[in-house]
Amino acid sequence: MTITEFLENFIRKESLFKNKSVLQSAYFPEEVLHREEQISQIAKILAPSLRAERPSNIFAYGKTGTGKTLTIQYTLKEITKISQRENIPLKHVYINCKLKKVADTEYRLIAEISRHLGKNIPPTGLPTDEVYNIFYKALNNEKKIIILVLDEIDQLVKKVGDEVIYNLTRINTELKESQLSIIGISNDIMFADNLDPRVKSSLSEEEIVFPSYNAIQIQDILKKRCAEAVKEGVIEDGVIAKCAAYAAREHGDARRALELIRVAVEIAERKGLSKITLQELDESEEKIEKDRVVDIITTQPKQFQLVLYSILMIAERKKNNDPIFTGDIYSLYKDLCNKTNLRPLTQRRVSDVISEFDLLGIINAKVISKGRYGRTREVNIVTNDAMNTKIISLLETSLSL
DNA sequence: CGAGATTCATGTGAAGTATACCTTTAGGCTTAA
DNA sequence: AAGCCTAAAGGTATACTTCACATGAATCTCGTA
Repeated sequence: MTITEFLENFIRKESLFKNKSVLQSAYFPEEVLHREEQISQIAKILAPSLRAERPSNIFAYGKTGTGKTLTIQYTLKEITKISQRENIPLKHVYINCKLKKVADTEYRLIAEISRHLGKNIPPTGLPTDEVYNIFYKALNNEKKIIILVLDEIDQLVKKVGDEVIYNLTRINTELKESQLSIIGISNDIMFADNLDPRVKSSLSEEEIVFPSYNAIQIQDILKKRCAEAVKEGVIEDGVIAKCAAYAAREHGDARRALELIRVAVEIAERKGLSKITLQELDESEEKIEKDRVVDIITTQPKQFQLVLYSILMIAERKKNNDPIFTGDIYSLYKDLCNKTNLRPLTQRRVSDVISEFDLLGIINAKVISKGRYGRTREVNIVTNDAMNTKIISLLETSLSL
């Protein structure tokens, strides 16, 4: 079959999707299932904002894929509808703190919020105080109640400490025209315990817990979305149930379950099938994990890639699941640097690089003491053998080894 | 045999450096009166 | 003389390095039973 034939076939063949975007993570549904409780709690807490009173700060937590972000955005959207209709001075700003180079330091976070308020702030060069000043002014100019949503706030605090949050919660005392209220979203349930008590008490004036979905709830969500997104009969009986059961058993992660289905359908489409089966579901799972890792890896700087490559090579060499230690990684990394004419980073820095990979979830690294034989990080790779081979060759091309 | 002391390999914090980028300011040049 | 542009000066955040000290359990040491 020639390429032309293939492409012609492809358009002629009907897509299995009715509307693929419904299954994509950016999709914003009309209705949020199984979060009635949380929605009403949030609405109650935020309602005073419609009377131009500052609502309490909210701290929302729950595992990934439990609908935190969605629920909060949904509620805010409803409130905004009303505030616009009634001409109530209310505004909300949503920031994801995890995004590298966007909101992962104090400076960048404040700068990013200010940008949402219409200020132009350079990526570097200004004193942080100055950025705070611009931020105060921007807030005051709004003359509004401002609800600031900080998603993945735990990531931010892990990196730069809780002082930023403290400053933000205290800012109201200096504001005359506007009032700021904060909604913090965290995946890490233990997160709040490590906060400065002052920060903790002011951030979590109200707490909202998002429990994991159970299998039945995930199934509901899947059915609803699939009905909109995919054509009738594409999804074989039992596939949704299986997928839901699987997701519920793992983490109760609805986002993942949705993605699993979407990718499974894409795979089926590519194979020229008319419906998906458990087989595609399995393949889908593998593909998602691979895409995630590939995405992370390719966006890392060369030095980081080389560190990861070293880790994988050592893992490969050992074959069994022996743990890998920092020293081995560093010496291999240094050799490779010499071969590639890259200036090696210091061990101190590589140590941080390794823990960044840990944070990204590509590897598992924990600090252990080997008694007499010193202390080190014990690194384990999370991905399976087949994928490692792929990653290795990907890295080899990228690093031209 | 068991309580302390020792030891190793690296973690980790603090301070310093290079780089990239920002604002301000002082000349220098152009322009219009 | 006023206006505009440019380049230097002075300042900052960030990624990384350098330096120095902290860690913590396996192992060693040595007094005691």
